[in-house]
Amino acid sequence: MKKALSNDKPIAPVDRVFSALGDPVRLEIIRILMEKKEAPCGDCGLPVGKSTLSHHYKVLREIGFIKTRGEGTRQINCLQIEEINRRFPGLLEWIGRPQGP
Amino acid sequence: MKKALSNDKPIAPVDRVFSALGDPVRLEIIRILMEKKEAPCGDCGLPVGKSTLSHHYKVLREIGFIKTRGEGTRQINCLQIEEINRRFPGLLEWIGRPQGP
DNA sequence: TGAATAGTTCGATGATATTCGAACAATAGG
DNA sequence: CCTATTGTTCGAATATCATCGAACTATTCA
Repeated sequence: MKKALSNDKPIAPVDRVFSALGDPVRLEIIRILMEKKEAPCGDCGLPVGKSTLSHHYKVLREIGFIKTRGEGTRQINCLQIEEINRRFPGLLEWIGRPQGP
Repeated sequence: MKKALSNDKPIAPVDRVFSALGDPVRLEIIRILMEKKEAPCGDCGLPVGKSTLSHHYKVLREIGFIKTRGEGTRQINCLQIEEINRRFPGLLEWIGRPQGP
């Protein structure tokens, strides 16, 4: 692959971040990455096609929330916890399930 | 007026909150309310029709971010700073302009 | 070389949201 | 009572976004 992949993006401005987080699938991906630390795209068991999934990962990459490194035929995704916590302290904890009653 | 207005809603779960905040007009409304403390719907000078504006205020009301009280022919909107800060401490500061370079 | 695996990209489709104008409701003031 | 003001509601048009399948790229392994 090695196709630029728009990796290494910095955390985007709030407006774009909220816009990106306003999708249940992307929030699920984030939750999964919070648990697994790292995971290839296909490892989330969400009921969506792989092209859809790829799209969501791209969006998360573009706001700087995840970085991706190729490993064999897989793309290992990694939540940028440090950067997110620096810019938006607390945010990940709000997202993390479960959200109390 | 006095038409129920779905006021007094508690702060919604994160998923719905992010979804609601993923719109530039609504973020602007929030910023304006952060400055003015209180304001009638028409007082935001945004380049959108009043029916559109009414819709956005409704969305913000439904996630419990603003409360509205009728005063004469006007609806005075008030950001629920306390509740928001309790549930999402820091959030309002991220939204408040300007976001540093 | 060839087949299998993992993602990406593209184009099209469908669903959801934003937007607007018009009609309506409620209050204030003459 | 009549009119102006302010916002809500409704319906329709539009734009945006998520989703899918198919074609493609890249890598691994036989």
